[in-house]
Amino acid sequence: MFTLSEENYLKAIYHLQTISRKGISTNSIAKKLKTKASSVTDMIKKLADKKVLVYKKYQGVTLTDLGKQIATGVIRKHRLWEVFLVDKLNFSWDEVHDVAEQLEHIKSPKLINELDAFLGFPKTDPHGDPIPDKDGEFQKIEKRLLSTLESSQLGVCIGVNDSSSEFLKYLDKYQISLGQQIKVIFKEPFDDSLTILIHDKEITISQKIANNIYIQS
Amino acid sequence: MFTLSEENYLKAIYHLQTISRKGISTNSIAKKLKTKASSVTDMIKKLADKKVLVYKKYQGVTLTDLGKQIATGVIRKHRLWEVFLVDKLNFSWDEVHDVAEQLEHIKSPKLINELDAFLGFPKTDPHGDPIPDKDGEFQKIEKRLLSTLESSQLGVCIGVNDSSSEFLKYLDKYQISLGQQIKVIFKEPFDDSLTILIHDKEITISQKIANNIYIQS
DNA sequence: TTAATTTTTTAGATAAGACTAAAAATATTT
DNA sequence: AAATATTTTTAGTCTTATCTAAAAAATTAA
Repeated sequence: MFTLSEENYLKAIYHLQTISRKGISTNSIAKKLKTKASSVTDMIKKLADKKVLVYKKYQGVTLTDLGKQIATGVIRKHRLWEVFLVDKLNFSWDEVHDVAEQLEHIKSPKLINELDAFLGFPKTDPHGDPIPDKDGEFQKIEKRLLSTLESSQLGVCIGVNDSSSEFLKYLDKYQISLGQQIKVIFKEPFDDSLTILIHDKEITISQKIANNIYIQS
Repeated sequence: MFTLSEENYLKAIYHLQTISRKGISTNSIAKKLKTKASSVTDMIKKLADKKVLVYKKYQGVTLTDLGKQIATGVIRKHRLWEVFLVDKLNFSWDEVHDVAEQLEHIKSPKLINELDAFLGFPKTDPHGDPIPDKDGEFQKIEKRLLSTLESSQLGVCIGVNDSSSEFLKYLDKYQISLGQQIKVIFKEPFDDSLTILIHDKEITISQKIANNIYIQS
């Protein structure tokens, strides 16, 4: 059995691995978890003892299959609870994260599988992220960043790269939501800002915004 | 803010207070929480510092209004989650306790109030125990033990005194559930066992069983 | 009302998880 | 390649919540 803290480390390492696929450094884990490198060293030693990751001094860590399984289990729970909060309890997509961070650590296989069924086996969470199935398998979704579109190209918003409350509130303000069609009217070469057409209105967004919106085109 | 452990102490003390209404002894808390008296002494000192209970050495403890409020808040969450598990996720009443013990510590006022609304503001949990409202107010329910009925008297099962899985499975076996009408056919004077009529069948139950079933008559 | 028993508290230890400060190893410059 | 900088690890400390063993207080019995 894994503690809340151990689960959070595994989740963080899993996320880092999906980006870099190299050995994950102590410092990057510390940054992600807002803790100190020395604390990370302590914890990864413990996790290595538990066979969920491979650790060699000064070489960073790599999750084992068991480690990945536990991480995806936590992610599955997190995302299913997010769907529950939005679909059933009137949460908006910028309110779910902190509560889901707590709920993801509840231990009960029956609970999570029944919840999955109750929600109709959703494939993605409210931010467009895929929900792993019982066996930890993800549905692979074709996606690209809005910032990669050129003038006059079309796309549909299918996810966000940043799930912070600030960013999601920004999107709400401009009525940018999942499933929304977006057309790039003009891409400014100087700063790569985009003028886009959404809900029949033209708005201009910075490259930073466009870098945090995933679209399918 | 209170830790998981602190909340469990407050809940335990609250339950003990509803039974005895005297100062709650260190030992009784230790027994209820399956811990040691010395651990309890440590914790109640901390809780006294936090103004949730009044403690005088060797005199036991009494919850303050703040302490009661926190305890009923946890109980409210526990019981609402139990309703959720049974009504929405196909749990049976003997399966809910352990999961609800975890869920009761999730911190989010919005979550619990939305859950309450989603469930239709239930007044009792699956074992017939009343659910405190937002302000910690209980609905007072008239109830007596089945063991207090005499021959040929009628009652409706409205709750159980023991929520252990073993006891609830026993009740399931004999199809004794909330709302069920029970008629006492005969009370054996020697051991106070009862022969009762339920679902048009006669069964005999021991006094111990009858002492754990609440009825309204 | 002493003596024996039980309950409660204190003192000191342990484990998990975090921290700071300093040492060791690795990476980067010049 | 040596010097500097960065990263990682180690060593030691802290807090929370627990424990055991022993001391102190309260209760019960003789």
